[in-house]
Amino acid sequence: MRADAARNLSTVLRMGARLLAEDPSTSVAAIANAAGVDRTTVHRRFASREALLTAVLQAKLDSTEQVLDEARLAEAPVPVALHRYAEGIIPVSREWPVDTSRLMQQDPDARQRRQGQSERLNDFLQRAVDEGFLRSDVPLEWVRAVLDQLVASAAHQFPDLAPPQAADVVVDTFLSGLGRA
Amino acid sequence: MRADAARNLSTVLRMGARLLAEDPSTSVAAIANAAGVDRTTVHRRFASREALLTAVLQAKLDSTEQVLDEARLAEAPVPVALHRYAEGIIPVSREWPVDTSRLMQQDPDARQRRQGQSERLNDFLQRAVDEGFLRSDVPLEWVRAVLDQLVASAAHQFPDLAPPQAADVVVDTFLSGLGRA
DNA sequence: TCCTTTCACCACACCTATGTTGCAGTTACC
DNA sequence: GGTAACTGCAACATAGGTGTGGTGAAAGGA
Repeated sequence: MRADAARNLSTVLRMGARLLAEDPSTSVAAIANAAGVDRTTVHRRFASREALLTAVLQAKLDSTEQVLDEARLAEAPVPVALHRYAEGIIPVSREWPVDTSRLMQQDPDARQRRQGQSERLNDFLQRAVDEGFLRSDVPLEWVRAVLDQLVASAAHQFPDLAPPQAADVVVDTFLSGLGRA
Repeated sequence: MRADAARNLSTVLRMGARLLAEDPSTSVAAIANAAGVDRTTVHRRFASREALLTAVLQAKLDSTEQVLDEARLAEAPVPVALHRYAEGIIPVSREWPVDTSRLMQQDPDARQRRQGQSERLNDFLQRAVDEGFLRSDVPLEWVRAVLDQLVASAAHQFPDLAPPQAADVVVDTFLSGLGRA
């Protein structure tokens, strides 16, 4: 692929993620315009609107996969892995703010891939419970939901907070809550 | 208004909230179909699609307002008010799952009303901090964001959990977190 | 420099959603 | 039972998004 084509492709995907997060019905024309290319250029790269959405989703899944690998969820000490995960996933959530769960209804391939990533995270949280770092009196689904929501809040409601500090807040709130001791 | 018309109107609004939550670009035709009425019937009641969305939003704001009143956020003891709020707002969030923040961009009237409700809740949380129930070393915006997210998680990820029990979980997690003491 | 790729611009056809109107049939309410 | 309100159905116009093709210009790479 030629260098300018690669640049345009990347810009289209990132702008697509941003605009689709604000409004999931954003037109291909609007995304193309935001990326500074013509609408037909996007249609040449992606046969259909669906294909574009799939590509955006893939890009997010790629970034997420990398974070999961680097956090070493299965081997590293629980506190270390938790913080590394939070610090890594927050920038991903900011760069690819598009909501995965909605788009994946049509794309069984992406859904399965996301399922795998989800299980890796759940396994980690189960280990955290087993090793005594997390409460065992609440269902794991709740633990998982809370972690996801805290990450999303820190990523989007505090866009200017640097990832390390944002991860501090997420982990602290996750473990200790907001009540006065 | 005739009784059957009122019934249809209510059904359209509730179905609209449900379908629009799953897919914000749901067509008026789909909403009408789900409500068991003809598309033109909806268009007779609401001059435009925008008007329908505004009406759905208003209905949610009405329900929310009632919860805020009944929780007596400004007068009741903090733990009582917090639990009453959570227990009341969870059914509202379930019945009107539509996302407010996105729809309100176009509707300055609804936005201002939501702003007022938001301030009532923020004032309550500030009082909770002042009276020593909440940590004072985190920004109030974070406290607010976490509470909102916990409510949303309990409402939608655990749809079968009864409001009182759901409120228990929300408040417990909000105050104490999920780490092992 | 030369060749290939990629692009912007234009033009077209297609489809879906939106919004309106008229009419006939049905339903609520007095 | 009678009246007014309400609805379903059909038909129509409009607008905007989607997808495709062609052409000349420009930018990248050898």
